[in-house]
Amino acid sequence: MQLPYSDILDIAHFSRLFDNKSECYKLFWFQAIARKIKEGHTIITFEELIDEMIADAWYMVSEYHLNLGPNDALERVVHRLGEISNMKSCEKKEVILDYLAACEDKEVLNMKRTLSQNVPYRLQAPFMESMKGKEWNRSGKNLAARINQEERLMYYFLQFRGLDTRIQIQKEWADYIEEKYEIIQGWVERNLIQYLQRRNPSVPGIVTSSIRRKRGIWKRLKNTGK
DNA sequence: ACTGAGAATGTTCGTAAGTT
DNA sequence: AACTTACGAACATTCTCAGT
Repeated sequence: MQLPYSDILDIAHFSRLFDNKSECYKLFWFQAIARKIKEGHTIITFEELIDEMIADAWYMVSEYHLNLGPNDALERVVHRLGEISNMKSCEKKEVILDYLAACEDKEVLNMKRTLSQNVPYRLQAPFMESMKGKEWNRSGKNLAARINQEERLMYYFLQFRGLDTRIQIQKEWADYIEEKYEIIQGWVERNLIQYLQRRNPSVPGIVTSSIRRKRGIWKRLKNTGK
């Protein structure tokens, strides 16, 4: 899919954002960022984003039993939540978010931390051609410092404090993403659908669904009988 | 051209070490 | 003691290239 052109932003690299992934974190992570931008935020904590990711994953895992990845922490958090809470599989999103924000469960917190360990840094790897392979095998703090030196990235790290770490979206990117939100959202979704289809070959019709809004995907999935 | 084995690259997680 | 951070092994995916 062709992403909208911009003469100030590095769209060539941006379009390769999801080239490499073994789990689905990147997709959810970016989707969460885009949504926050749409809501007008440009400074966001890890925790807010991760809560969004979990809420998004909630429906897919608990209601449709999709497999999100070979060893996916997102999937595990959802299962854990299912055990300790009595939220329904179709629970309202705000309820899930509230629950997550207040949740003190050790395991959940642990998994949240696991989720924050890699994706936040590696998402921007396509922009940083100078960093190869093993160079990514460093600590978060180290990486954050390294990434902050790079130019023309989508976001930078403000402070480094576990889940409270904040990122700041660059204004140009925020504008771009907000303005083209629908297109970008569709692009992310397409990637996500492709990924899910590959992971769940036995569930028919994820790819063939051309519906753009998420609710549409859920509906379609339901109709195909899973 | 097509296939598949093996190599190369990239991603995530668990454990151990370090801090407060 | 509890929480953070560092490190590298394990696993997944993609690439390469010989052999057909």
